[in-house]
Amino acid sequence: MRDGAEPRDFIREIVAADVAAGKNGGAVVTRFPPEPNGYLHIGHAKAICLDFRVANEFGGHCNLRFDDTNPVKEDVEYVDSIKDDVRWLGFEWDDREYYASDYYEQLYGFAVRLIEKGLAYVDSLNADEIRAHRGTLTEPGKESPFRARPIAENLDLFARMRAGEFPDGAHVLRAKIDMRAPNITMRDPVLYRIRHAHHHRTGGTWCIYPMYDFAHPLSDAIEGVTHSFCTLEYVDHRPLYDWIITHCGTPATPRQYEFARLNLNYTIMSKRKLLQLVEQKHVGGWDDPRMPTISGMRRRGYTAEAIREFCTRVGIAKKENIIDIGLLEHCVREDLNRRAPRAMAVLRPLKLVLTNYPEGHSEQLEMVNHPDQPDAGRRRVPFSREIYIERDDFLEDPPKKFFRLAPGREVRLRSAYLVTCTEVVKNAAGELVELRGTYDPATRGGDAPDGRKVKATLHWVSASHAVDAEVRLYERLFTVEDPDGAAAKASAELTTLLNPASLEVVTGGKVEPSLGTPAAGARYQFERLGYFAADRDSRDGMPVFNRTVSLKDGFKSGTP
RNA sequence: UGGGGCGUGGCCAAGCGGUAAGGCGCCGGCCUUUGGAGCCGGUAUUCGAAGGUUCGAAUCCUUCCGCCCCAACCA
Repeated sequence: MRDGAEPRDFIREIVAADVAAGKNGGAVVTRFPPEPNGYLHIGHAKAICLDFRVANEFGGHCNLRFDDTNPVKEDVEYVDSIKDDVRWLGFEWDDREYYASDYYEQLYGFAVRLIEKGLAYVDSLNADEIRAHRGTLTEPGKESPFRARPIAENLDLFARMRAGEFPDGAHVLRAKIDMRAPNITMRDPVLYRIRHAHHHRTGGTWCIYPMYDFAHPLSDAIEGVTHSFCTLEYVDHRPLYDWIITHCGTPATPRQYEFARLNLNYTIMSKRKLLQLVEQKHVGGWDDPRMPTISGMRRRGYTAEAIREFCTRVGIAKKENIIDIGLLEHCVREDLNRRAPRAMAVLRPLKLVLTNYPEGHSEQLEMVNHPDQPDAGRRRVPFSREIYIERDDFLEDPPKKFFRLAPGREVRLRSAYLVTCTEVVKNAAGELVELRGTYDPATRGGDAPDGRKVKATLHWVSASHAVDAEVRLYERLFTVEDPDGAAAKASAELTTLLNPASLEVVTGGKVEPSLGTPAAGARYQFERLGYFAADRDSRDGMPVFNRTVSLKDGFKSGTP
């Protein structure tokens, strides 16, 4: 299924029904509301696809709104990266780039209105006391002694909170709802807290900041959002969302709907924990190719199309899920197979000397850039007497199912010649040093005129023409399927479950000359190995490639 | 022990009272100058469990079981 052929999920059914019923005048406005406190990950991609595509499918639009209500955790670095990532994923928000912080003045006004209606009060209990009064899961909470504060006093105190007369934590503004509510979210939730902190956009103009539960529904209303999608952990907050909308008397009445967040096995999706990996240098940064971040995947060579396709295949539902990372990799292979030009690269070179090939001679062989797409064209690749083949493609004493090169065996060098291994050269220690063999001049291009067949086709690169390359091989970041769960169960540090083999740097790689100075981010299929993307660390004379994903390998080594 | 959400094959996921879509994975076969790709075929007598309603239930009712979320002045 390609982009555009969207499946019907419960969210789209709701929206379709609303549109059919003429709700909101038939308009559909959504929003993607990231908090700029970290980089976007694949879980956000699912939300982004939902938000933008639903709006698109119903002729509406999606706003990009930064939920920047907590200055101590947020930073412009994050808003920049978020914009880059959303754009890279292929979505546009035109001029609808909004910030909750742009609404601070309006939000303040709504808070005052709530106080005037006797629906909010300034509480002077400290954080510990508020927690103690909140009750527990099974016991109701107790009302704060400040709950009955007169409206005029609340108004005065709230104004002075804003004016900066009090230190952090001295007071807080709370909604007056129900301390006995079984839904803890409704037990007089905090609406505003004092934070003498620098905000990345408003600087020092404010020292009180609205809480998510207050700012979010109102921001939605201010923007005319009709359908506000969020993840399941906010289900309990929906009554509060509706309470805020109702009592603040906003003209628009956005509605919140919740879906299950995306989880992937062998990785984690918590921004807090990803930040920890970055800060403790367990990875190279937010865009380390092993990270489940959009920027990490981009650097690794994943395409936006593949990620979007993955998001549609994963679906939208309310069931908790842990998606197999294999599905993501499948989507990446599927897209790259179509678009990546083929190239020759040998990761662990083993020299093969063709003794009957004229010394000092070389020739240019034609190769197709893509076996299924003639339009991709052809290129010329040098061939000579000494070539490198993959170390893994030779076995002196091969098992039954191994049909690559072995002593006395003939195989094909892709688009070149049929060659036969005639001699195994070892050093004093008995280690394999190089191979000698012969080629059949009549098989130029790879086909034998007499019609004889070979079982294997190997990739290769001419030794004297090869370019050295560094190749970075990636494996899953964690050793266990559910790192969070496993760490909690064993009460161990999450970092103890990191896969020590998640990054292997191969420095002795040899690639064909055309790969000498690849364009930044250029993606190739290294034949028989996998898909690789040129990394920004590439230098002149030493290109660096990230293995995006390996090819599926039909040969199962070891016992079946 | 309170409130809420959810339980369909290994992982996702359709299904909305008429007799279990699809994808990934897996297993066969074909084809192949990538053990890639592609192409064919197979893979739940059963929908967390037990009762009930009905000619007929994954779909309706009842009870039970299991998993997840909530007690930040985080989002």
